[in-house]
Amino acid sequence: MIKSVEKAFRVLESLSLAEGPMRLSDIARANGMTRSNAFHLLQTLQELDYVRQAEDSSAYEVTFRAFEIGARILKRTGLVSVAHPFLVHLSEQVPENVMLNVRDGIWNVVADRIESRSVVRTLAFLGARAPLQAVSSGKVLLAHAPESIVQAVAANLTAFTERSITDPAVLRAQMETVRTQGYAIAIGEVNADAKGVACPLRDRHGEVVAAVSIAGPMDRLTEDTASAYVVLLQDTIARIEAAWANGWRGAVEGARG
Amino acid sequence: MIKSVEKAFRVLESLSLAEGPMRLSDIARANGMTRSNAFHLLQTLQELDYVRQAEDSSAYEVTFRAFEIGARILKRTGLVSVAHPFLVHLSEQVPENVMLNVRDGIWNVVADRIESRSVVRTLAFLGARAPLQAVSSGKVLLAHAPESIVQAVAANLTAFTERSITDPAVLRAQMETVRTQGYAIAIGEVNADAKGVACPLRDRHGEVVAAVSIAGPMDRLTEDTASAYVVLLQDTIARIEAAWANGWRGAVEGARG
DNA sequence: TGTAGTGTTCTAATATATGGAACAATATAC
DNA sequence: GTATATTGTTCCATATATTAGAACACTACA
Repeated sequence: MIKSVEKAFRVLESLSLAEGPMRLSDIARANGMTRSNAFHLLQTLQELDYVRQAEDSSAYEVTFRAFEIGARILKRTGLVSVAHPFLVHLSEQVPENVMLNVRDGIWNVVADRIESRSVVRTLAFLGARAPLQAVSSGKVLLAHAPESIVQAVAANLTAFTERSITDPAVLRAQMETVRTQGYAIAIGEVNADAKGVACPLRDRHGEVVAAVSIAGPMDRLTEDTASAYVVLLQDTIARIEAAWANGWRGAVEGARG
Repeated sequence: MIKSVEKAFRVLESLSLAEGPMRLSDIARANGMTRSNAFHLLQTLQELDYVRQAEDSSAYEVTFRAFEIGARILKRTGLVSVAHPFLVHLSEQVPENVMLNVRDGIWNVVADRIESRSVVRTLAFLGARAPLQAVSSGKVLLAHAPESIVQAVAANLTAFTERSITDPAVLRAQMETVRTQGYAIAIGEVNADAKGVACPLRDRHGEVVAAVSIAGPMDRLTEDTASAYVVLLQDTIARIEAAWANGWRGAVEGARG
């Protein structure tokens, strides 16, 4: 572990988590380093263009460069661009938010998200992380993840609400159900009044690479609507898979107007 | 400039730019470092969870953690969440892509993007960077940027196409026009067949903090449609500004279902 | 006007990152 | 199938780059 690299990322994380620009001393204190040390790190990050000093004050803030790196990852697979228009179409048929999720280690990450016009309330922002076992899309992704991941998750079952899965046996059983029935549901397992349905999305080799989910507040997502959503999800996913398999890139990227 | 930090970010950038996972030796070669050096850097990045070894091979790839950092930046302002539903509404009225852009130093960055259902072709991906002077939204942002930024841009006018602005005087004149007429147009200045219109979005203090743009291929965006779009843009922006000023957060973020 | 805290520069000491050699494990060539 | 080249990884000694600390000018505030 290269110490200075670790520190640099700690500084970057502090800044990205802060409400606004941070002052040098605060950064130093927050990370238990001397001011001069923090200064050197910040100067480096600034030269690399990951951090800038806010135009008026001398406080530091992150630039969008970090965002750019991340955005490239999503762009690379092409999946997001292919899927996006289909998800938009789906979101027009349901009064809830639609999300494209991928797995990152033992986490569920929101790779794309379409807000329904009628929905004021968003339950997840782009890039949001959630434990795999506690959200519908995460369950789908976990059900098709390598055994090593399942073990890691099973060893770390924390209760966020009283409905959270805490028993590894229950987890395994649910995973089996998800695999056979082809969809997953999560009911208030990370946030008490949120509920979601999700289905797997496969690449041309049949590997599950993402999960599409519909999520909303508890009271609106009844049993009936949920099963109707599964049909919609599967239909949408079938189309995305077809488009993707055909090598169709939904977008010609790079140019601007 | 802390050397190891610089190297770590170089490695991260290489990985994020690569098509797929990269092997240790290639990373080392690409960045002119020894294998053992690259190994240590990668191990550090791996411990920090920014990089992982692809599940099958031993090749390295970036995780979504970098994306997460970036996504937090956007989330912080709240602007994106507030604006999003309005932009979706706008995109339903025009057969082109709608984008929310912010300025990052001398660059235009796409902070949010809504693809019109009817548009297969996307001209810009989330997080895309373009020179301020060459895209419509960039012109808007530059027209309201501090003098130091204008100078930096003016000193670096490169010709991407034959329509690109290369004369600082022309740039200054256009900036003045943009300020008085309240919108900007770019016609094939970075990509020959792309065109766009953009208007400024202000915060409650009247500061221009973003630009909303409509962009598409040259042939579809005529003079007439462009001026119609300006009206739509201004209408949409007025609503966003109102919603934002009222402290309305379009989304309650964090929870999942 | 005084006191406490801040951003930044400098220098010296040493903790630390680095290259190179060594090795087993793969990949590639023949 | 063997031989050869290349690869990922470990270890170590050394030089180098990182760090803490003192010093200073500046700001904020009482």
